[in-house]
Amino acid sequence: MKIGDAAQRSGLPAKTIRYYEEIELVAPARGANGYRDYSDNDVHRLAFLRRARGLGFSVAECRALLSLYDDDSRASADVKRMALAKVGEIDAKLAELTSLRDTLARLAATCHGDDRPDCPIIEGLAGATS
Amino acid sequence: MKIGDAAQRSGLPAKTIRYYEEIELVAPARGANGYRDYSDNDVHRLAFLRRARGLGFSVAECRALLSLYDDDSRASADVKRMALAKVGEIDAKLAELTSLRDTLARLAATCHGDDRPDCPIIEGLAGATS
DNA sequence: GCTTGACCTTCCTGTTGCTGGAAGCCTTAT
DNA sequence: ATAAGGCTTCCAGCAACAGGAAGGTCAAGC
Repeated sequence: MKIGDAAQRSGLPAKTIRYYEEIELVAPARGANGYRDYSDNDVHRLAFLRRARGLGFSVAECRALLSLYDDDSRASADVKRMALAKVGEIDAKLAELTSLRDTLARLAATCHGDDRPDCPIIEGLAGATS
Repeated sequence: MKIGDAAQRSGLPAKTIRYYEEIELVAPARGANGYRDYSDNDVHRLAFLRRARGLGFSVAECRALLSLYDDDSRASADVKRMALAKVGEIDAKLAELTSLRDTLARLAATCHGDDRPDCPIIEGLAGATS
């Protein structure tokens, strides 16, 4: 099937699919006219990539996951380790974002928000220790 | 003062400071030898940038904040609006990350994580609707 | 059989926010 | 005098694509 159909079925934009080929995550066949020709298995890989990327795995991590995916003798422990590490990363990011949100919200709350020029947010950004 | 000192005082790497000059966020003086010469005010701006960037403001937003910062007649309402919009963005990101984290954790929890090749995580990524 | 329009191809550029390195001055300390 | 370190510029590249130009191809309709 052609790239447009593969895009529709996998949920990825065609541009992204071509990019994934360029960085060698998928290797579709080529028709006589030069058009890319995707098998069901290719589409499967693409959908896999879309989900994994959507879950926050980097392209490098997706590459590793794909090699596990391709490897019938992989140990599920390997995959679990990667998933749990990712959960840890996400937790760290969540904590960071939360504290950041609170700092900003606190600054905004102390701002009277009118026409006067003095503003605690600006002052907080300019010199606050936090 | 020279860039090294400015870096130390502002908490930004020298490379980043030069980059900020390139994109015209700061405009230090130059000494006779061609060295950049930072005033206290420059360092202040740099520290402001470091904090704002650390709070998740984009460089474009920082530029806007700096122009407010420079403008003595600004309304604090403008700043408050930006800050609150940013809080909203962060909340959205938090929600997204949280759901992502839960999906991954759920996948990991159902994985026995031993030497056997079958792995619910891989299967979940390969075909799950979620 | 010819046109139209939708697709496909490649290639190049731009995005965001830096970071690293190379080559070469300048300064400071010994 | 010399060595180490800091400063300068410029060039390259990272992630992960997105946008667009220029051109080839294909199926349908008239």
